[in-house]
Amino acid sequence: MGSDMTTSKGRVTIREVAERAGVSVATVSRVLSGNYPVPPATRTRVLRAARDLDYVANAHARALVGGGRKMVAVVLRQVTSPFYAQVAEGVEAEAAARGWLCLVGTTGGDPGRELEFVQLMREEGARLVILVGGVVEDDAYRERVARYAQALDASGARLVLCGRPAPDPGIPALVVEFDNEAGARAITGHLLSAGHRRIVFLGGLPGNTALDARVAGYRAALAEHGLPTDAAHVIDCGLGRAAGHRAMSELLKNTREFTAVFAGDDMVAAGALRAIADAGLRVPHDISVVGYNDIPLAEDFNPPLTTVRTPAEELGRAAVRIALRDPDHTAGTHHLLGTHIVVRDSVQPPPTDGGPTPV
Amino acid sequence: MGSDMTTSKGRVTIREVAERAGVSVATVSRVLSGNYPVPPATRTRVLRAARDLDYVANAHARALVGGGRKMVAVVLRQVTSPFYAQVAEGVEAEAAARGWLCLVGTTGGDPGRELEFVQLMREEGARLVILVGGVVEDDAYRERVARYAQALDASGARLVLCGRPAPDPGIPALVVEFDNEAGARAITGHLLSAGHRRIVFLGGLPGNTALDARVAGYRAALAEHGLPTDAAHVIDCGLGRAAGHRAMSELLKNTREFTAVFAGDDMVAAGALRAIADAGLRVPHDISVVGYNDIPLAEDFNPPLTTVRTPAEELGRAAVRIALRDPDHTAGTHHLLGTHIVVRDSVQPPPTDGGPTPV
DNA sequence: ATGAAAGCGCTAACAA
DNA sequence: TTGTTAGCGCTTTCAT
Repeated sequence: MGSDMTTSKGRVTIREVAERAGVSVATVSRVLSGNYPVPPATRTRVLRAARDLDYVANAHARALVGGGRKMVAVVLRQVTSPFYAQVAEGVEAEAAARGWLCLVGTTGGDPGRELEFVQLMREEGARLVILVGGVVEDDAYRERVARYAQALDASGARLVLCGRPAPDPGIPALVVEFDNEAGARAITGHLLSAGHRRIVFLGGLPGNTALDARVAGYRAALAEHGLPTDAAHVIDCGLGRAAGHRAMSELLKNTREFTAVFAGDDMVAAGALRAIADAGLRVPHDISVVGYNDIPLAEDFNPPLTTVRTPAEELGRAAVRIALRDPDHTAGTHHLLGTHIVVRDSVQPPPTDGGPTPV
Repeated sequence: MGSDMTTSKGRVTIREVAERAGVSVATVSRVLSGNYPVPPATRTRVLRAARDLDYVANAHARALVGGGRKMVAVVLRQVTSPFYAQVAEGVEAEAAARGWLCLVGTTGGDPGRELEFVQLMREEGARLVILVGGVVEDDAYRERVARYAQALDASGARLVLCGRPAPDPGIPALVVEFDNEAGARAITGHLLSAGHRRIVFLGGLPGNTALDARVAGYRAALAEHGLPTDAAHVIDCGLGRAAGHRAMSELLKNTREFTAVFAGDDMVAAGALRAIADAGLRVPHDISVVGYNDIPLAEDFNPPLTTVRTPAEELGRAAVRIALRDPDHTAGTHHLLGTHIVVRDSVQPPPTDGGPTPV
């Protein structure tokens, strides 16, 4: 590395490159931007100087004057959730393919941090902000999101809501999500077709739009099969493996008035499976279990889990694709992505004796 | 929202806030920065104006003149790998706790994209760049990393290598990793203690430093137990569930001269378990299996997987903690994090008849 | 207590 | 073909 003493304090600037190449900063800028005719001779000199000095342009200065780098920000609860991670990967992939930079922020489910992060993204000049995951939709939420949307829109950025509803169709935000109700109805139907009549929904999260929709689908399927309304049995234990485990253990301790479990998502299913095994029962022999999302390892559960496949990566891709395609912020546009059942080994007809039996 | 017509083109600037508050931009800056005495009266006026206009400072302009936001960048293969995701979460958490912004970039394993991303982070002015995950350590790698380190260092930034070696102790980079060899030796010892003598290592990746270290630990344990060198049987199928599944199927088709499998990581183990089950054999009755990393769902495999716990989130936290603590770029500093075995149900003594038997 | 003005590193007119 | 110059939005002396 041909190192001068020019590099004494911090980063190399365009001026130093210019000096070394014996040209003006304008020329260097032109060469580096590549959108302006420059004779090969000087071009080479400049390039050499830049390489020798290991120069990289200051993105902030660039952003200040010109467009700046296109940047998309994804905000999610946590990256360690397989489902969210896949969505993030989808966004990242689609963004990278277009030469956009992708920033991932996590909130741990705290609306305060979400707000903070969106603010931050406004400061950084993100052109596209994607909020991922279901939320409880109360007045505070509606107001908050309306503010995001307005503010982002005012500075020419776009807001996409992934798997959460728009607070109001008039707001400048795109919505992309799965048809949770349809998916839930389908998999409940699958259980019903196998002969189950007493199915508990494990993992309700009242107020959470995604879960509420699944519960709605579950109830709808029950109704379609002519079951009375009180056949529905929803346990609002929330999401996560631990919650599923705890709730299932509790449930098995009290009553066994059910032959199948519809878990709110695959992590809940994992916890439930473990709890069932701990109780000395077998899946699907004694109890059938289904999940939601088809995370990559659902196939490796014991037994392999029958679940609803929600193409998470595609959700992420779709979010950026749609946002970038659609030229005017077609307010209130709502995109629903389809899902389908993946049948594996966690469902079979209920035990004939009418209830689960100890092994 | 008290909206003026000031907001016509793009973002609200500090000047508009100044006008609305009837003060100079300097005063606004002082109020917003909060590091300068300002009389409460004007302070309130400015704050009100800023809120009315929904003003957010331009981070790029700020970065240009002063410190700019502290930013740490994590580079990894993919976020959908549970292990990497946890490392990223650790980095994110530790960074957020200090008010730093965290950027996640993925490379898909392509050194070219890694280089590109590091370059990008230099442009954006990241103060800390963390490269995560093992790599093949060839001359190209060494040269590339040396360049990163030098360049980053020249602009006052820091480089941390997580789970990959420093190309040369003189380079200004920190290394934080697990003691792969010790972990592998321990779990191999666990298998040997159970009575296994013919153990295959599934998931070698020659050149990959992390895997090579595990293979070394495996060999060391074998040697310690007085087994001949040729007792080692390493299958270089690489990582990932698919690879593990394929390689294991192949292996079962040909020979069964082994009673236990040491999978290079838990995803490989997942694939192997599936392949073994597909072949009509049972774990651990016919074959014992162990993994590496203890990903969150390892407990839900069939059977629950005995594996080596590598506290991934702690690795991420440690990376930023150490990098931020240590004031001079203590070149070549090497930090080793400990691991331990998590015993579950995938290991038992080998079948007494001397080999696996069909069910 | 507050304003005016000088840049931060870069790009894009405008000159030469 | 290349150089000069005026900002981009902000912070920070230096005056007032």
